[in-house]
Amino acid sequence: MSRPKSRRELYSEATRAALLETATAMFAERGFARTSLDDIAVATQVTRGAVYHHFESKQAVFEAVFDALEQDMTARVSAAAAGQPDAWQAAMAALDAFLDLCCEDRYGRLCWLEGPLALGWARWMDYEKKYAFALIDGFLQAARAEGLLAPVPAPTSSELVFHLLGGAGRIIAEAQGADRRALRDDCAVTIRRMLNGMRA
Amino acid sequence: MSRPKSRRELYSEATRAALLETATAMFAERGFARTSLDDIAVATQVTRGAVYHHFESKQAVFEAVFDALEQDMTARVSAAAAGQPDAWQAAMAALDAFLDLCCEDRYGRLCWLEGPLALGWARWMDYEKKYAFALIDGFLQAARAEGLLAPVPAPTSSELVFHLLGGAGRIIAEAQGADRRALRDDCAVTIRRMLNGMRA
DNA sequence: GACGGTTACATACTCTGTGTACGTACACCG
DNA sequence: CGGTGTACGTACACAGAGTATGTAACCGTC
Repeated sequence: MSRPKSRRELYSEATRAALLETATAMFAERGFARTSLDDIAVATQVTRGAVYHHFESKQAVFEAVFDALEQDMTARVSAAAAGQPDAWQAAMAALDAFLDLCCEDRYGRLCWLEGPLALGWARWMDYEKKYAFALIDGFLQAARAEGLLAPVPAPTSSELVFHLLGGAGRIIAEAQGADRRALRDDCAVTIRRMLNGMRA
Repeated sequence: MSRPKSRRELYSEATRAALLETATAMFAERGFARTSLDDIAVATQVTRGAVYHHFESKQAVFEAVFDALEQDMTARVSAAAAGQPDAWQAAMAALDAFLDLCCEDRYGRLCWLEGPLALGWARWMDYEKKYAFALIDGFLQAARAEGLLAPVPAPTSSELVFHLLGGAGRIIAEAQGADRRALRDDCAVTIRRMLNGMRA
């Protein structure tokens, strides 16, 4: 384990965490483009120098925010899928957990709306290959292994499902407050039907 | 009809068209963010002043490019769907035409990859409501009217199909050259299956 | 407990690119 | 042929990202 941290290290970690917290809040509220590093710095009561000490660039700040949210998402969705009798039911449980998560401002807006805008599609997809796409591809491969899946082309079908779920995330994230639950349920119904079209 | 144009008007229209042409090419090749208005102006052998004379802003340039591509797409896809025996077969013909179009650099990259980055999701969606989404929603409503559709929630299911097709567009547009046709066909197969899940 | 080095920031500057205000030359119209 | 408007060109303002450098507090070492 890591040896006891010095006071300096603790302070440093605290400002870094504070920067990430305000960055998360402001990116979610006003979007990546409309939030300057100075905004983040001032709101955290430091200067832009501090930001550039802790992060390489504005994009790096977003990536740190983004990565944390995706890790949390992976953990929660995996937990929801655990202990289901077969791959298909696990996938459906995961789907419900995912759609719930999309109702939360930070995850829905940041990962599905702001993510591509901030990182560009290519880099955003690099991250997603580790997170959302990896989960989806895992479920589909498991379903295929259990003979539950119709013969659909392997990597492309996972990508399409990924984009379908991303679309759901965006629909939900763009709505406000109470509408979200209704949209979430509409998405759940429709997506289930569409995925059923892929069953054996 | 418009009266015969003066030489000045003709020149002006020509430079505007030239600006749109180089803008289309450069946005498709290097992306919206990495293309400056000066790049476009120089490549067209004018100055940024000319650009700002014809367009209100950089975003307005992109919108002009984008709108033209979407109009072309609407026309081509509608033509492909015309004269089919029922709504479902019309939709399938439209799907094939759409996926073909996504193989073309300008349409696929500009409308589905660069569009949201350049305009932001909200404004991009405003446009799409007039074009791709309108088409999709039209096909689904027709299918519903003909009793071909399972009871899926009306506006949301159209949006999900829209995002699904957008995902396909992105998958195809991000690939290079020869891969595209293979991916296009994989997408066609998978999407058909998923849409079949929505049939009555 | 003074001391040199390192860390965690602050300050000040550069650079790129958008947008804007204004200048100008040439085509049209009387 | 002189006035007017249009189609640009020129010059400048400004924001925000990134960089180079300064500095003060901390930390291990003797």
